[in-house]
Amino acid sequence: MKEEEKKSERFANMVENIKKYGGCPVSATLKLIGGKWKPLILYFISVDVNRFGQLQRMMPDCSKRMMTVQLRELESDGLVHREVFAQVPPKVIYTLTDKGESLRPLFNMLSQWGIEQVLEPRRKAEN
Amino acid sequence: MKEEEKKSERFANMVENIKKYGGCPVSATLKLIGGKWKPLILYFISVDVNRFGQLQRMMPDCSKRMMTVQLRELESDGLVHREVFAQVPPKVIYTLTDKGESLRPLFNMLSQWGIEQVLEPRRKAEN
DNA sequence: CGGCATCCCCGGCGATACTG
DNA sequence: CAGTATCGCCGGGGATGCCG
Repeated sequence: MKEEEKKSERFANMVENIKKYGGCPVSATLKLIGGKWKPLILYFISVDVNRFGQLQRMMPDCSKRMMTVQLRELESDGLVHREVFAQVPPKVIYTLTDKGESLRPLFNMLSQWGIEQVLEPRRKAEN
Repeated sequence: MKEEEKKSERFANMVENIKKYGGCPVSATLKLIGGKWKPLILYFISVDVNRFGQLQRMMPDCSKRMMTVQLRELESDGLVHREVFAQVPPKVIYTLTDKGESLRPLFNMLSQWGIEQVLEPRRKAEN
């Protein structure tokens, strides 16, 4: 294999993809999942913590306002489905769409890399 | 396989990891690569566009200031190595560290997901 | 219960000019 | 060539209060 071919395999060939699809595909992905609380929200919904109040209790540092904003963004980006039950008191449940579910392998990889390259080294350094 | 086991496999079990390592591993990863220009900078360095001026020409919308800031962050996070040649005019080359190189499979996955789930659907919708 | 409206502050980021 | 320095905007996000 030539050297240039090896280089081009180091990362996906983004320049080509940017021309073809009109944007950086990595940034496009990060824009959807990179919100301050989105990883945790997506995680909790994926394990059936699917009520607004439940999510709040799991993430006490995320204000109601931010929870709403992030959930709305996830919804309009098609990662999360919001179902409203017309009753008193109100009831809303959140679930992952197929698009949201398709993030699973990505999240597992992001999680593993974060543990190995960021969190675990940091913990060792503190001891 | 029980239903609970399936649920816990949908995403990595973050709650457990957060307790164990003191932070959300996914957010920890996104914090390092999520900067506005970082995906493109990392990509270009990975294909040996390794001079400051070269990077600027590849990304004309990224100001010199932002280029500097992002490169310094990548360096202090251990993803990029900065080598200065003491000569006039100055010469600096940037390369990926092993930690930076280890992002490759992650970037390929992020890129593929972005194309399939974000950019390609968007292009189709415009036609 | 599950939001929305408002106020306010801080930090990210752009523009511009200067430098070893 | 490869940066720094300074100014200034504006938008993300916190705090608080109100609502169906």
